[in-house]
Amino acid sequence: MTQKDDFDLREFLPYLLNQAAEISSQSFQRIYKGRYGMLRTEWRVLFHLAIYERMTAKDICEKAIMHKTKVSRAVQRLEQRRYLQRKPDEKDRRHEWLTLTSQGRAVYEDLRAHAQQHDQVLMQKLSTEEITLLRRALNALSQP
Amino acid sequence: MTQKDDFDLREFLPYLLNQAAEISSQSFQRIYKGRYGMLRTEWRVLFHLAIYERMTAKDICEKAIMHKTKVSRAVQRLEQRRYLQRKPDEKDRRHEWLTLTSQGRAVYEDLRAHAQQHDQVLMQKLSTEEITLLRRALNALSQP
DNA sequence: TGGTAGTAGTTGAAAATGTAACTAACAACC
DNA sequence: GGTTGTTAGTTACATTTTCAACTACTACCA
Repeated sequence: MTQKDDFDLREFLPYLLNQAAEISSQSFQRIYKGRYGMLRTEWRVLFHLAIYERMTAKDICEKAIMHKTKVSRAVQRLEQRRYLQRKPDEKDRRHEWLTLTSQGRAVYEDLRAHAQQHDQVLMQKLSTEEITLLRRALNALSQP
Repeated sequence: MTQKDDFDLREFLPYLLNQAAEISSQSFQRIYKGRYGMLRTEWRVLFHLAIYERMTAKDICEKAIMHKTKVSRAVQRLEQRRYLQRKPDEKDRRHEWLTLTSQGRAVYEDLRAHAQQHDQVLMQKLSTEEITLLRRALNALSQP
């Protein structure tokens, strides 16, 4: 006999992760949406480019776990606002290298400061050890 | 001087939570989508009803942190498939009580078994202590 | 060469979501 | 009782996302 009947979906990890992710993202979303009219997809592309400096759309897909059409459209919008630049690869012209413009970097710096504040508020709900452990656990779960 | 420059968005909690939530949800999504053609919203409404037995749409909005239009449409689709029943409240006819049909309950039982399996796979990436702590931390972060 | 297969990225139509306005029912106050 | 305000839930429309097909390019192999 298994303990099938003991399994309570309120403890289901994907569920708990989604709730926490949703709540913790919502208030920050208001910031980049309110200040720059950006969508979540755009914010994610922006900060990946800021962190990794130079990526192709495909790199972003993999790192950010986003579908390529989502990335493609986010890149278009960021380019329209002059937050990033495209440069085709000389050797293999299927690839396009993406980098932030100085304007894009400025937006990123502003949002990063807000993100840091936001993170501090979130972390107040936890102890230092819990935070360390949480980060480690989330990283482990993010390995597919 | 703040440590502004030390803040790395790769450590940003909403980001880590989203990555983990996304990855851990995706493979399970294939199950309810493949077996019953259900969307995430529908799955969430279904299992909330299974757990709490009898809820109004509003209750679901609050518990599942979903917008009321999302819930409204998920309920419609679940009703069409005869997975749930609506019954207006006698005293206050603005409320509708929702309950699963036996068919809906059967679907839930099937998916719950898969969820349990899925959860066990996820938990293999962590130690017992980590799991306990992770659950506690996620609950803490889910209090808005 | 040249033909097939594969990859990076884009596009268009369909599906899902978000926003705001709406209906129907109740409450409270005069 | 009638007016005003509030709440549960739905609907219409705009925006975003997904899915499948597409272009442009490269790789491999005969």
